[in-house]
Amino acid sequence: MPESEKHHIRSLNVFSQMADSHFDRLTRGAYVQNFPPMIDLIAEGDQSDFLHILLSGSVELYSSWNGRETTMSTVWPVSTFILAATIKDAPYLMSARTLEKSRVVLLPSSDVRETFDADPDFARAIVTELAQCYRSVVRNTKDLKLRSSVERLANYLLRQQKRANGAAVFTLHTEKRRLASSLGMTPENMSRALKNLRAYGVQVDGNRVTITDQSDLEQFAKPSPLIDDYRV
Amino acid sequence: MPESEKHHIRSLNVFSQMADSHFDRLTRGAYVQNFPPMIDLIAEGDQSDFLHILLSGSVELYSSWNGRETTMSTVWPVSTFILAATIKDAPYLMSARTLEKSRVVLLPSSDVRETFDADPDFARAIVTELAQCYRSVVRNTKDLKLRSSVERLANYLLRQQKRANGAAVFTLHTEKRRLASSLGMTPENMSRALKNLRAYGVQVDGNRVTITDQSDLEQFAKPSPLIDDYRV
DNA sequence: CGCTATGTTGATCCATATCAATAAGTGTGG
DNA sequence: CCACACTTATTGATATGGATCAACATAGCG
Repeated sequence: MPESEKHHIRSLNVFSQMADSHFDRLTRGAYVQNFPPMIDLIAEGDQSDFLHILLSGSVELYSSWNGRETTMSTVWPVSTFILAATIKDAPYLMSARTLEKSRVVLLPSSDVRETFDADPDFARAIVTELAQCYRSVVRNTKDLKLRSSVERLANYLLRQQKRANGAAVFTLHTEKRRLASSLGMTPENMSRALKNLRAYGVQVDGNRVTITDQSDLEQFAKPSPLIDDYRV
Repeated sequence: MPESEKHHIRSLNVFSQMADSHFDRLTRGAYVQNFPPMIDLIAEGDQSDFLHILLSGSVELYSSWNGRETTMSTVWPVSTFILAATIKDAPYLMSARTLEKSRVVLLPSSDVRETFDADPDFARAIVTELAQCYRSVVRNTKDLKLRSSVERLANYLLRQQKRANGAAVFTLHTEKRRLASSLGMTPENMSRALKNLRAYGVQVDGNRVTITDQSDLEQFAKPSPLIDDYRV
């Protein structure tokens, strides 16, 4: 791995606090790779040989069963993915594929586990990251079980809007069919759900979303910090 | 906390490897308490002051939104719960209530975090436990998104059967209405789902389940290690 | 022993999926 | 640069899984 790259990675939350010697040891066996879009990086069931860190592009985590497939989440830079499998040295529970041209760091799982044991600061960073991931999945489960599909969509739009600094106009960064799958609905159903939201001041033109009546939409969506605050 | 109790806790996975001095420090501020059934131990949104460890009885983790409520999971002894909130020092995302008379250890969250930083063995145990929790929620999400309610129920029965060492006759340890909620369906719907499963060799009388045609049920349920193996 | 919560069954309704057709992009090769 | 193929998005028609409402049975529990 080139030095410039190392320097970049070093600044990530997970690595920023750890000792130099441990960082060097950890990145010795690591490498960085570029992937074209729609490349499978990981298949569920595989042994977790590497912890992945997405530097640029985007990656879809998905799962299959009995001929069906669902999007579990989308990973944006800079994030690790498949951390739990690495720690438990267990098979991946999700598959991963690039959505666009992506740059990914691969850290040998065994090195990650060794470094975890050796470096308390790294251990701390890892456990914080993992706790964050856990809470995300819990929030997602609440979203799925407590809300209808239109409610999920409405709250998704509000979350995206928040990421766009609250602007009334913002763009969707996810293909609609993928968004539908990640929200647990069919593309057709989502198309209709978007139409339903017109009544609450949502206008959609391609990727461009305009929220004309913020309070109306919020009153309908009833966003909750315990489901929708991706920070906490 | 009485010495006998300390000794018991010491033998748990999370504590068994750690140094004596750290264990003493960690349990100094801890206490053990008995609760009657249906007592709320935790309300979602509260600050996570304590890591909870269930010694006996059972605890339901549940969440609410907009007047609706859903069972997220049921905790059986011996398990920690609300670990991620403790680590992140963030509000609980789920509420917890006892289902039966239960004995619970309460460890001050700040002590847990301090001990995590001080004791690598403890850190290792905690991160393993958390990774396990994460993977459970991921499997549950796959179950919810990839399967119909009847399929979820069929696979639930097979999992319970496995826990009962594969016996053809076993008992449900959960109230049916709670089970329905945890599987993401209504009690009425579950009643009918159980009737549907008669066609695949499932007989239910109260809590007593009899599987008369194992292979038939498995052929229908199509259990997968990546969804149903609670060990991995 | 009666009260209250749980479980079952039936009738009906509704949300969402499925199937089908069309339109609109998007990328590819000539 | 355009024609063509292919995927995605939308819309309509219809089917169906699951929810809701209601009635009743039953089983714990005080």
